[in-house]
Order: sequence, then C-alpha cells, then structure tokens
Amino acid sequence: MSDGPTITTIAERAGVSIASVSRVLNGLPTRENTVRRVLSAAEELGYVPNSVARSLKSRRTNQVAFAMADIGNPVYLAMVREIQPVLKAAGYRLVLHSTDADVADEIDVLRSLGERYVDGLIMIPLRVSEAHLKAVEAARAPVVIIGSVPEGTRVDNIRTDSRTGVRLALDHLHSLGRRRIGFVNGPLDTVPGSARSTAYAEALTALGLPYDENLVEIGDFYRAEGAAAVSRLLARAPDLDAIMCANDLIALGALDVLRRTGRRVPEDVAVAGMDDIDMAAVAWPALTSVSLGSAERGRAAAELLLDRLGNGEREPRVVTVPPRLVVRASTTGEETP
Amino acid sequence: MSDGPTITTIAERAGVSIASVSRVLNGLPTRENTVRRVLSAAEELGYVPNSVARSLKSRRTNQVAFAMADIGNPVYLAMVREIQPVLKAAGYRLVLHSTDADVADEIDVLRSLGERYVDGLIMIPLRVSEAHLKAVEAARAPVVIIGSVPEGTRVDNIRTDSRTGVRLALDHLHSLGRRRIGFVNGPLDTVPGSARSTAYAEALTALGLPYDENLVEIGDFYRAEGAAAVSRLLARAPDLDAIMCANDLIALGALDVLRRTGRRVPEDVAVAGMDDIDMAAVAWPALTSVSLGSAERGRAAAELLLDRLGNGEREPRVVTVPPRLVVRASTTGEETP
DNA sequence: AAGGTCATCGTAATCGTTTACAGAAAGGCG
DNA sequence: CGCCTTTCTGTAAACGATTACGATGACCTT
Repeated sequence: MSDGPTITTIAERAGVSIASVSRVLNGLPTRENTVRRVLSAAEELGYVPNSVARSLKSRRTNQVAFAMADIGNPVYLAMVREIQPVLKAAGYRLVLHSTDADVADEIDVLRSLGERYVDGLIMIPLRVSEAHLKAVEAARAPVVIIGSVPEGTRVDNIRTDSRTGVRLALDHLHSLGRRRIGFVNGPLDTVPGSARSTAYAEALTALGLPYDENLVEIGDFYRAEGAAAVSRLLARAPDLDAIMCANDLIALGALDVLRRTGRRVPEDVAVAGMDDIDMAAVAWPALTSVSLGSAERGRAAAELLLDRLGNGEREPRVVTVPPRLVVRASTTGEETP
Repeated sequence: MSDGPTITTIAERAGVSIASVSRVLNGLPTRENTVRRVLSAAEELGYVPNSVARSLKSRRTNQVAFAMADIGNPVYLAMVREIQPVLKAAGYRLVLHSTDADVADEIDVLRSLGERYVDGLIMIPLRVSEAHLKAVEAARAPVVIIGSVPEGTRVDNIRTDSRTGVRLALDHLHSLGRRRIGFVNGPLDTVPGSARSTAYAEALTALGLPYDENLVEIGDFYRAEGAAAVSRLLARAPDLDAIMCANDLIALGALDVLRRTGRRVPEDVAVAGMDDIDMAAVAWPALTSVSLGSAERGRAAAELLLDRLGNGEREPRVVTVPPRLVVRASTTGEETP
C-alpha cells in the first residue's frame, strides 16, 4: 500500500524525460531503444497510470452516473443490469446514485455534474419539477432522462407509454368479463402516478364503464403500502372482480391480501400489475403485468448517452418504448409453462 | 455546457488571490470582507468545485468500488442495495463492476485500484486463485473480500458458513422424513460450489444417509441451467423425495421442472434453496431457503471498509454472518402468511 | 564539408486545486 | 512613535499526467 510509481519514477529509472515516458505509454512514435527502456522500467516498478491526473488534463473520467429514486426497486435494478454492460463495453464505469425520490437530492446530482467526476448522467426522476428542467438545461455534462418530460424540453429522453399500458391491461380484464375493476395507485404527484391515474379514467370511459371513486385507492409504490391500500380498497368495494395495480410491487401486495382474506385469484378477483419485474413470473399465481420495457429503456438510455458522448452537439432525441401486455395466471388462471 | 468557472475566475471577479478563494471555500479563517466577496462571486458565477482536481491534490476520490461476478444475480443486487446507503451516508459514491466471473477481469479490477479513481474496494469473487491473493496483497487501496479466503490471508473479510447452511437444510429435510435427498450444485471450481459440495456429503454422513452419486447433479448457478440439471437428475433418480439446491435460482428452476413434470411440491418432492433471495418468498410454493445474510454481509462489508478508510493501518478483521434456515411451503406445504 | 531534413527528445506550461511560506497589514503596548 | 505580535493575504510549489515547442543529433544531398 506504498505510494506507487509515477512517470517521474519511471523517467529516472529509464534515464529519459517524463515526456518520453508519456509518449511511450501512449504509443506515440519513439525510438525503439527508448521504448524498451521505458517499458521495462514501467514493468519492473509495477506502474499503473493515475486516472485522476489523466482526467484533470484530458477532461474525461470514463465514468457515467445513473441516478434513480430507490435502489431497492426491481425496476431500476433491471435497468442497471442493462446499462452496465453497455457502458462497460464502451470503456465506461457506472456510478450509482440513489436519491430517495428527494427533489433536492436529484437537483444535487444534476449540479454535481459540474464537479466533473463523470462524463454523463442517466437519470430517472419520479417527479419532474421546474427546478429539474432548469438544472437539466444548465447541466455541465450530457444527460439522458428516462421518463416523460414536458414537450420541448431539450434533453435526450427515453419514454414509454404507460397510458397505452394501462389501456392494454384494462382491455384485457374487460375482455375476460370483469366489470368492477379497482385501481390501486401510487402518489399522484409522481410522473407515473399521475399518468396512470388519468389513463385508468380514460380507459374506463373507452370501455363504457363508469368511474367509481370507491374503486380507486392510493398508497405507495411498495409492496407493504400496496397491500395496505388493497385492504382499504376491499373494505370499500367488496364486490370488485379485478384489481389493476400501478406497479408490480403493489400487485404482489394485492396477492398477499387476497390470499389472506380467502379470495381466489383470478376466480374471485383478477389481478394485473405494471413493470413486469422478475418476481411477476415466479409469483403465485404468476402475475399478469404490463411490461414497460425496463430492460429496453435502460439499454436505449445507455446507447443514447454513449452516442451523445461521442457526438457532442446534436439535436436531442426521444426514444419511445412501447408497452406490452404479458398475460399470466393472475388474470386467466391458465398456467403459462 | 460551457466551461464552467474555476477558482481563478472567482479570484479575478472578487479581486483576491486564488489562495484566498480556496481558503474561504474550505472555511479556513479569513477576514469577513473577503469571505463575503468570494462567496458572492462564487454564487453569481455558479461555481462548482472540480472534484478531479481536488482529488489529485488530496489523494481521495470519495468513491468506492463494488466488484461482483454478475450484476444480474439477485444476491449481489441485494448486497448493492445495502452497501449503497451506508457509503452514501459517509459521503462516498459507489462504482459498480461486473466481472462475469472472469479471473483476469477480477485481477484487473484489483490492479485498477492503482489508478486511484476509488478509495477502496469491496469484492466478492466466485473463484479465488493464487493470483487473486497476490493482487489483493499488492493492492494500492483498502480491499474487503466477501467470501471465504484461505486462512492467514491479510485482508478484511466477510464470510458466511455455507457448510452449516447446507447442514441446516438437510437436517430440516431429514426431520420431515425425507431420505432420498438430491443435490443440484453449480460448478465445483467456484468457492460456493466446492464448499456446498463437501457440506452436502458431510451432512449426509452426519445424518447416517448413504452418499449416492446418482443423487448429485452439477449445472450452473442460474435458473435455466438449474432447471436442466434438475431434469437430468430426475431422469437418473426418479425416486428422490427432496432436492437441495445450491442456490435459489437453481431451486426456482427446480420448481419449474417439477411442476411441468406433474410432481407436487412438497408432497412428492420437497425443495430447498440457498441465499433467500426476494423471489423465494413470492414463488409458488414459497421456497424454503437458507439465508446466508446477503444484506448483512453487504452492510458489514461497507462498514468494515469505511472503518479501514478511517483508520488506515490496523489488523485485518474477519466478520462471520451465520446462516439461517427460512422454512416455507416448498418443504412443509404450510403457507407462511 | 556545409547545409538541409527528419526523427527523437527534453523543457516547460497546463489542467484546477490545496497549502507551505513569506510578506503585508493591523493592532497592542510601552 | 517605534517595535512586536497577530491576522490575513498573495506567491509559488506541489499533485501526476499530457503536449506544444524548440533543441539535438543523425543522416542525406550536393
């Protein structure tokens, strides 16, 4: 754990100048003899270049940050899983930020781009405020946002269409003959929360079903909170025959509550979730879910960022990943092998 | 995306020297008037300190790396989830490395500590070679290893006791009356693979059961490979009444195969896994699993590293997290609410 | 042999900070 | 008022790399 050799150490041992050392190590044309002496000196000393010093001069760190609300959420983890290999292949390291959905913390991450410890940022904010947008515009490094931002915001953007997603699920439930379809959502002041709320109302209208506020309950995007919300919902609307959940963790909570209260899924109550996390497939009954393409979105974000890091100035791009309904036993009762 | 102000810019605007700017920004004693001028200049310019330059001088990056074999593995993700908040609270950022269980890649991560882009490393190698140990000893920054290393290795180390873990599970299966207990393992040249293999044999002996090599099958630590291995196992030993799986992904694969081949779990075949990943609790039937305390190990590793970063030289420490059997329906049939 | 070309090398500046050191200003005291 | 002590501030040297520029010497040409 000593203090490690620098190019100066090498220069002394090889009897050349630090400039020559640098040139050799960077493969610039140098006399054969010098190359040999420098390389063997470097080898003997176990030289490893100091990336901090290099970054200071080159203004590149080969690091990229990913900021998400909550590292415990499987959706974000699925994204990390896709982002990491893409960046790694391009020679970038991935730095993780978990912001606890705190706006100040997210703005802070954006501001911290000025510290230059990363070359770019992929961010997936739960809420998008004015302050966010200002900070994004002022950011000192390329940013890719996953999630909807207002039209006209000048930023690379990956979005999905959760409105259509909700619609797909409700159509499916309706086609199975369900008419009293409850809805359990997360906070309405979040981007997904508000989008899914209006989507639910619209889909009902399109299906010719009445909007009954007794069928709607709001909790949070976690399993325990989801379970609690489902309990409240069942108390208010014991006659419902289906529950649409704003994400899969809520849906897993719903399965817990329904099992505990002795209702069969899907015979008594069909359940659908959103995000299609890994656990959806192994749950019992396996959970019907709307895939919002977390993996694709993660990969697309990484690729968009890499492209921007290569190109610098170009028009911001928007990539939309379409939702896809994954039907499983929690709605149809049929096991998919 | 312009080039951002530096302390030089601030110094000019405030009419002081860069030394004074630095002092003010670092809270060193300075005349009231100077403080005010520097701070307002910094404010107006939207100054953000360059962390790369600061790191070069201070020799600290406030970053810590976590290197794991496969970022897709829920066990490692569970660790990331615990490590991140601990580091964040201490002001460190977390950099992720996925090494694909490649020895060369892992050595590379160790070597790259010399690049000084992180202050420390938490590593969880699947295989531990001579080269690993050499690289660890030579590492230029503190390292914490999760997983067993040879006695006497001078490194902070978090371990669990998977031997006892296997023993717990087999005792449990035996107490349920199972006598033909199969074992599906991952590669034997990995640390967990070899440990669990000997543990299985030992536990059988302790229970007075014969070792039947027809009851043992080797695949890999993934769901699909696990399923394939279980298929082979069932073909060779159709009369088995329990399967011990070397990890939960294999166990999930086992559940898939058993269901597909029409065997009831646990009536016909009881199944137990290891690691107690999130999915174990939601699977159907819910999976009995040996928790190796992934969360605790992650947290302990982070704390050990922080302590070492604070203390510098001290004797290496070893923390052992005991295994714990989590009984669920896949062995007892009783649902745990 | 003188002059020119070319490859190679070393000196020094630079990136943006921190900090040792010395100089300047200010205050206290006889 | 002069001297000493105490603040405070500026100059300059690090940290470890990259790189522009000019110096050096080998080699070729005439």
